[in-house]
Amino acid sequence: MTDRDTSRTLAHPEAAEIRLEGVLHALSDPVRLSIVLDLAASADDLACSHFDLPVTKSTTTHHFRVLRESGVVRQAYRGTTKLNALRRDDLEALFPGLLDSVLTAAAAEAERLTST
Amino acid sequence: MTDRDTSRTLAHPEAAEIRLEGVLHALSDPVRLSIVLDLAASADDLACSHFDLPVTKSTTTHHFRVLRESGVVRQAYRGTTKLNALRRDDLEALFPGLLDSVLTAAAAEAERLTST
DNA sequence: CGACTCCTTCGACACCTCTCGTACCATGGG
DNA sequence: CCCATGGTACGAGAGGTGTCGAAGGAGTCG
Repeated sequence: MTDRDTSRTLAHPEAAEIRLEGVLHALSDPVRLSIVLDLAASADDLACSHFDLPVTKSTTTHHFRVLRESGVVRQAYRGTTKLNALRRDDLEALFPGLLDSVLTAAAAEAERLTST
Repeated sequence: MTDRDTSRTLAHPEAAEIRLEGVLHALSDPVRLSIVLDLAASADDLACSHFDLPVTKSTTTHHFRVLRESGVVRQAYRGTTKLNALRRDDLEALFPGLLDSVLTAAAAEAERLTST
């Protein structure tokens, strides 16, 4: 195929199906929060393999699925790797300011906990 | 006793002990989110018995404890009833804008789900 | 083709969570 | 002093969650 949907596609919730509780729950896990932080910091898509997480690959797959199914990230296969991107626009439209305040809060807490 | 700490006091986390993940988790349950919404709307303390929740009393106790232990609300006994208040100042200091955006998001979602 | 990389699936396990009912304690009013 | 009211404690059960390891599919590169 000459197109960039290099094969299997993944199920994502429509913007209208994204639930606040689901998003908050997705963000309430340290591993997932660190993924989201990383994703937010690097402005563009990141492969799963980019992340250095303290869990095994199968657990990583699990966390990315939670993020995808709650509507926080969008995933697409690109060859052998899977690219991840925050759904900033959808989240901003549904819950204005929420993502930013969570990101800011997470950064502030990280700094607070590693002392100065 | 002439004082208002009419006896048993409840354990609350210090502001410095409040964790973002804990707050997000506390807010990710529909029952607790509705409690927080109600609390935010009425600007001042509310007795547990004020809330009309779709769960039994013991479950209500459980949810209030989660909210208190995560640092979202402050509780104090007042005679036979227990008063609840949002810890707006502490949360605002730790995670600026977070509570407001969650409240706004919850209100928007409620309106979105009950159609127009 | 074969090997390698990347990710998924599956079963399993420990743990936590939400829920309930029943029994209970603490306060305040007759 | 006793009871009504408001909340708690405890045990239990159904279901979800985070974690792993082993096995396996999908692409890519030689």
